Amino acid sequence: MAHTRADGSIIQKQRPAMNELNRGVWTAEEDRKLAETIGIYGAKQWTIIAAKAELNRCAKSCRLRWMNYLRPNIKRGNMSDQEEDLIMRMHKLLGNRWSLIAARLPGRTDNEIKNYWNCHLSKKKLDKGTFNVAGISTQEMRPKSEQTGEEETIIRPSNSSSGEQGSESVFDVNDFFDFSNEKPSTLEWVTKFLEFGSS
DNA sequence: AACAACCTCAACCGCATCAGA
DNA sequence: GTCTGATGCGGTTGAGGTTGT
Repeated sequence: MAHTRADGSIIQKQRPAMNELNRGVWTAEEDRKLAETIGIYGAKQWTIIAAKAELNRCAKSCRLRWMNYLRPNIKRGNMSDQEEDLIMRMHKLLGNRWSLIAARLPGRTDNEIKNYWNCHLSKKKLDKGTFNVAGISTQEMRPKSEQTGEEETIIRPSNSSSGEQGSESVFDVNDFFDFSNEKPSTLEWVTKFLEFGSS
């Protein structure tokens, strides 16, 4: 959607002007300038990028635009059943840690996943009895401790797929839940989470 | 056709954390 | 150890699109 008219022109969001910074929807020209500047300075020093790009946008705004829209390999469009399944599983494990979840969905942004969750999956989750992603029900997704009273947290590998007929969902728990590349603070958090879940 | 209600998603805001001085 | 600016994250907003009445 992108708040774009049929002729391709961008509709500017009406927001109160503050500090004379540009706000609202990015124009194609702004995108081009930003991408150009990032090409020179790299996607890291956002205050420098914001200044050099001469967009009159704050560093945070530039970063967000890059991360959620301009970055290469951004995947757009519908979530596959497998992606949806993975989001559900990751959310079950991590909660609203969107950036962590996004890190395991190549091409998807934390913002997109967050929006997707709020629009689709949270509703499905609320719809208790009927929610079923890739062949698992909400009941099955619960930790074993909740199902049986035993004190153990288990993330079940998917054993079926609802999207592509006949194709099994190859969900490697060890792969997707491999946090070895995370920052120490994140790793520590995950470890504590898992310890808490199993105690 | 007109209007209302709901949906979607880009973008903003505030806070937490990190890193360097 | 403290301060400060930069960066990252999650929650929320709001405008356009879509669907229902």
